[in-house]
Amino acid sequence: MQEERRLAVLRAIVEDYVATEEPVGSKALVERHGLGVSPATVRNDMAVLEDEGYITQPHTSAGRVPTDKGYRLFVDRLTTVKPMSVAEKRAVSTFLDGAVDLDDVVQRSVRVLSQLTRQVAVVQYPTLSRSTVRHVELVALAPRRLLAVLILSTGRVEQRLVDLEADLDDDVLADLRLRVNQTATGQVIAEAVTALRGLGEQPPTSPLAVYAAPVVDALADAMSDHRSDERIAVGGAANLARYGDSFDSAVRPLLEALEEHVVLLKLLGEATAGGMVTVRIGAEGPYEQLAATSVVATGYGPQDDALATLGVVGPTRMDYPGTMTAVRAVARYVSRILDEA
Amino acid sequence: MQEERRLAVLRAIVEDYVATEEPVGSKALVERHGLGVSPATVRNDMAVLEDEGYITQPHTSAGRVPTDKGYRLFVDRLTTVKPMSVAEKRAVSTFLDGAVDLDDVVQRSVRVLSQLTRQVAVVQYPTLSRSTVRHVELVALAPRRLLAVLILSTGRVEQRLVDLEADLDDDVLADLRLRVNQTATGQVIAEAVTALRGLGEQPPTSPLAVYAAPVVDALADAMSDHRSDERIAVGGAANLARYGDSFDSAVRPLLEALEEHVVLLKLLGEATAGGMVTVRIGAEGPYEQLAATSVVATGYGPQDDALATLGVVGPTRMDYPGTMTAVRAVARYVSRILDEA
DNA sequence: CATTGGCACTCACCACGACGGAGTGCCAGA
DNA sequence: TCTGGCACTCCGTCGTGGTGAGTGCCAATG
Repeated sequence: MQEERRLAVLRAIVEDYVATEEPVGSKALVERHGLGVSPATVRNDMAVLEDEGYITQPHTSAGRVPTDKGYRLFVDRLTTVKPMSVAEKRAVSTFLDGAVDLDDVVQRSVRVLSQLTRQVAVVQYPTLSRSTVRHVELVALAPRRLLAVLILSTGRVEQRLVDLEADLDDDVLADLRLRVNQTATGQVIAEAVTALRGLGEQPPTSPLAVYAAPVVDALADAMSDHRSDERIAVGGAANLARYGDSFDSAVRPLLEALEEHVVLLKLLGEATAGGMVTVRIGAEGPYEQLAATSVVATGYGPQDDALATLGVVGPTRMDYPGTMTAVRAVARYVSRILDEA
Repeated sequence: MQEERRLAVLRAIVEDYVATEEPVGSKALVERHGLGVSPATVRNDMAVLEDEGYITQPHTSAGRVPTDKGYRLFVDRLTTVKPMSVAEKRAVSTFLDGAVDLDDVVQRSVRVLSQLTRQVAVVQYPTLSRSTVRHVELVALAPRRLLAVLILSTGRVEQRLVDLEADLDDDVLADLRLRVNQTATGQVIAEAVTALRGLGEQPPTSPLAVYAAPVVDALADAMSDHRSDERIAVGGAANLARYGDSFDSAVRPLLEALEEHVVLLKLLGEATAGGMVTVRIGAEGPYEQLAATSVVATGYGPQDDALATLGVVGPTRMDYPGTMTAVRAVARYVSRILDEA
């Protein structure tokens, strides 16, 4: 019974603190939220909550502030799902529907997500590893040079220049193109790579011998290029300006992290499929520097097959329910769009 | 004679202020720089400089600070070219040489430029308008759907999905591919578009009629897509953290501008070819919000043919000589790399 | 036994005033 | 034309005291 009220108090503290950005005291609490008890009672509860490590006071005789542990409890047990307004929903769908290609989808997602949450948004480009090969095109550019274009099921296009050791013959090229496509098209990346390796090893007598190897190498390179796994779009950095206080301690490391895409990827973490939103609060993450920032992320991809991750990075003091629904919603819309394409 | 010394004083003020970030007084000036005169003399000079609008004092009885006009004079007449250290040069070249494609070149340029200048770096992707068509590839994806891939001389690849109203015939497709390439390859974008338009208007009797129009439309769209003109890479935002003071007034609008690529493009301005570095100081720019920021930019591209612009955005109080040489150097290296590709 | 009102206490925050010091402008002399 | 001297101006800092929000504890109450 009292336990329940204590949780209500914690929730109220979190909500107030997130809204006002100021330590919240017992009196203000009972006034703003309609808990039907006196400030003194709340004070007792707060003392217990503090003992248990859910809240702290910045200094004696100040209000209370939630700790990471407090936010954690709040997110895990006290969050009520906050549906998006119709206007917001429409905004998301119309904005994302206007996208013309994969790049554009990602860009727009970042934008919409950062505006929705008024936070820094991060969207990882769909990873290669899970996608399949839609088509491979080989284009002769010069007698001894061709361009290999790799088109993936996600709509991503990778291209590589290939230098050859013998002049190109159109027929051989056509043959090679045909074989490569027969081998790779429809395959998942990983399988396509191994299948192509086989193709690359032609008997020296075959007319394909001089061409196959470099082309296969280039394609395999493009497929296993980890650089493209690390591609990320970031947006809404201007929202960092709202931090105001705690600039050096919070914004600087975050700005640095935003440039280090590797760090960002680690922050976003594993893609979690199926509408599950992951929340990492403050020091739970691997970077001390970012002890004051939280990450709200989820996986996305066609058929809820988590190809990549998108999310939001912000101060631990953030509107978790709102952010979580926004992240979930955008992930869902993007997934649907990838489905259609 | 005195005129000369006055300029020396101005230069000293600018250099000191840039270094220390604090208003500089007459005494400190004569101590740090070896002008062989007394503080009183310097004071007289400063009074004149102030009358002429080159410097101000933030308040009575404080040191002097350069005005925009002062920086302007400094940049135009007092700047001594500061050569880059060998180490820096090598760093730039080795770092940029590792790039594997156009995207990578741009990304790396941004990075190197921001690290070199410890400022926010902005690099515009090479514009379509000046580049030529290297090759067009048409790939059948489904009976009524094909992918048009446009390869440009800069190495950029644009692709468009094309939906058709009749099933594809391989021969016709080959024919179309041939014709399109005959028409467009080697042409400058603008000419290619008009030439293709002609190709699009086939007599209804021609077997090409059903296909040509949508394909030509897609290609023309890709070529004149202004979205790709606006592509920009930004890096080094973490350097904004060094602003420290004047946060709201300077950093916030700048962060916002960095997200608005249109604004950034306008800031970078016209591409200036041939090693000319443009400097726009504070309120000289079109945005009141950015009155405290300067832009140092230059054009780049193969054969000094300015395809696009790159530069640096920072506080008016910045190390202009150093920044200018860094910008010039990076532009030169990038141009060379584009030349080779 | 949980809840409540009362009460003394603790600090952060703010306004105020004093003061030191860096820097200036001006003037008379070299 | 330059220099040394001098009075003056303010900014920034530091201590000081008052105010108020908030707390912890305790005794009383239902």
